[in-house]
Amino acid sequence: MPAPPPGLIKDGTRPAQHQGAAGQDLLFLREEELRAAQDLMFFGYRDFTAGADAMLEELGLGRAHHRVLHFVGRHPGITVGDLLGILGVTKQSLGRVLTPLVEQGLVQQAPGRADRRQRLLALTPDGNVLERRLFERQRETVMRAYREAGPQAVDGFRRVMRGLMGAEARAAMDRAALDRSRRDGERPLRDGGRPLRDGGQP
Amino acid sequence: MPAPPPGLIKDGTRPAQHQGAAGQDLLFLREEELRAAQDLMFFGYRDFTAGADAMLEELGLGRAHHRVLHFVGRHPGITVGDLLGILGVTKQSLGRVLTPLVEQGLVQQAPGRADRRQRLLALTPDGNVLERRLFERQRETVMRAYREAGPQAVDGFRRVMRGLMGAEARAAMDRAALDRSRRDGERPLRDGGRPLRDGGQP
DNA sequence: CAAAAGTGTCAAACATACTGACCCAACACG
DNA sequence: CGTGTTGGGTCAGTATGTTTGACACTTTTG
Repeated sequence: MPAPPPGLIKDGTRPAQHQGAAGQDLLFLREEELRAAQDLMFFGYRDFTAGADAMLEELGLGRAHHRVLHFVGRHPGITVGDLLGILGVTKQSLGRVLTPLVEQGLVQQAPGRADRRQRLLALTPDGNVLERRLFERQRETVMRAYREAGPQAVDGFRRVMRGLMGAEARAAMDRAALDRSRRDGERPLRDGGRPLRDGGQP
Repeated sequence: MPAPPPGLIKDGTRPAQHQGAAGQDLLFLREEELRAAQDLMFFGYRDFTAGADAMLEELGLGRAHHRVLHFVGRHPGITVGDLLGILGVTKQSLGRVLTPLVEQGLVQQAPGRADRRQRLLALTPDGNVLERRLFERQRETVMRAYREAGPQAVDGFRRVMRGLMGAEARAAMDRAALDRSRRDGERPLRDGGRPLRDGGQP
């Protein structure tokens, strides 16, 4: 039963859905295109995460742990509150995931020096190793897709995904990119690769 | 751990072999770009589904129900087995979602005419209404993103998403699109030559 | 007729999320 | 200095979506 030989679809009893090709520049907004977008998002996301998920399963971790590892790795020294905001979950939900990661020595907490109530989060060396392994698994997938599609398509992909994001998430990503570039930029060993480009929409 | 892949860079020290806006050929494979893709997928998918999720919550349904409504609506007359293949879940998982939908009169089952073991699935009129409401909510999101990005970016988005999908999913989507075009194209859609089951709708 | 296939269902479990309530420590400010 | 607020943690309970395993039923097929 796991072997999917899906011959998909059979009968049809479909109500009319798209009117004749009328508008040409609006053509790409036809219902079918938008429904296809739903399909793309579903399958794309599913397969995008599939590789890392499989790897995590062997370690007794889940996707939620991966998200924490990913964002903590990307924002070293992040506070718990900010992480909650990024992930969009409750404190309790995060606790259930974060506590085991700390106990397993994958994430470390350090009191903030300005505000000692804060527990600044960072990956431990072990955590870094694991996060990198997970990243490299997904990198294969993304790199293949990027290569096959070409740089121009990648730019389009990015634009559309940014458009799908709410204004909040978009602003957060921009802020993060800025922080990253500032942080990394102060170090001498950088070339001009920072602009991550993507000219930003109005 | 995988060996250091060719052409890919470690954190920090990257070969300064890319120039500005012109030489994007390899530029876009930098680690930061790939990590940014992870962010995009996470935030994009989250916000893409957020609207419909909120709507579903009021009805006591979840995202899983929406997926069933979506794919059943897109493949009227699909068999349970094929739906399992598309969703990539087990029979039991599907049952927990599908049964309530049938009980609430949103999805109807009809024995296959060729193979009477099958239960061909289709939306009821009520189901169709709900699915459409959900669709229209997401359509807002997608349409805005598509419009802001422009048709060319949309094409790129599609290419990349297809690349992220596994070969199986890609083939399934193609097959479905083919079926759809055959069905809707060759027959200027009327209510099928063979009554899938239940004849008339209000 | 027997085997295989398509579907349904029961039980038990897990991971991920949620709400509400409460606690502690540290900061902020009048 | 004391009080209120904030950052964080925790306990308990609930819901959803998923899994495996086992079994039953109907129908098709060799």
